Amino acid sequence: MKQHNSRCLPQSSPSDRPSFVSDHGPAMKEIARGQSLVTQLRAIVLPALQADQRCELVAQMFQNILDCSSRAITELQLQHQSDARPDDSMVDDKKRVRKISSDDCIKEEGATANPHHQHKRRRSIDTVSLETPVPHYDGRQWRKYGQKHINKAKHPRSYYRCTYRKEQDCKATKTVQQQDESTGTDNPVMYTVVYHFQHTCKDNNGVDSGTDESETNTLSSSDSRSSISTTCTDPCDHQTSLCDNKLIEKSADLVTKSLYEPLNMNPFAPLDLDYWELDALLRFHLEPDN
DNA sequence: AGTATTTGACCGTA
DNA sequence: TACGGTCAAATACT
Repeated sequence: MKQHNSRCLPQSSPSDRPSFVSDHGPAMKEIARGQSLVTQLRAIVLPALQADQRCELVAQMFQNILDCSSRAITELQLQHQSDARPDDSMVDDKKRVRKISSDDCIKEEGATANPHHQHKRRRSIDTVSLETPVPHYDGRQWRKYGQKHINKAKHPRSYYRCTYRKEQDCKATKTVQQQDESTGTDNPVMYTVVYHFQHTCKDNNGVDSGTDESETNTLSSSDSRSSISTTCTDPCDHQTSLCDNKLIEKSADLVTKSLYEPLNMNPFAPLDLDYWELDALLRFHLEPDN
């Protein structure tokens, strides 16, 4: 693996943020923020619960919460549609909406039988978007299959698919893109993560992960694959920002200890949260405005 | 040697 | 024709 190659750093731009995040009023912003917080909380809670029988239930509840908020956002989005005003940050997004709303996208799921004919735009109803400082930890095993520079975006978009795509025909994919405005030294690095399709695979623990209403994010095993995308492939940028803040450094140390200690009791429960991700979490919550 | 990642090329859509 | 999404050979890592 080339985890420290800068070319695979997850990056993004505001132009590719899901439209609900940016411009559809305080209600949607609050819901989006709630999604982000739940995602971060999940990244902390699930590793600690891995050996616990309730882990599956907790993961499912997390996913249900995220699904609920996504649906709420979708409803609000429809209500605000008529009031939406185009601006620079929405150009790409609108383009995507136009593309994915076309009828041909419906053919995508069936098109997977022929790998050479699946370059179709995705259906918006199958996507869930959220903002998070920890884009790589969601309790799932992902394999990166592409990275592309997106028009008018500072950072490239990374494309991931479920590790078990071939074995179990799981169609779940996600894209990760760093937001442009998060590159400042005072702000935590934020990423837009867009999930496409539900997992239909069973993970290494044999837990069925795919249902219509929930996604069971049971943690991955400790083999080498678990770091496919649950770890940042280039932590350099994040660590740079960490070094100039001793307070955060100490806090990160405390949190790191608190997270690792229970795991040390269970050698089969690896923590897939990298140091930079803990840093990102800490920075996100220590910021006065967050 | 096996596996994951990178990256240019290709494809479908608008 | 521009763009986003995917493929697959080359490369890197363990």
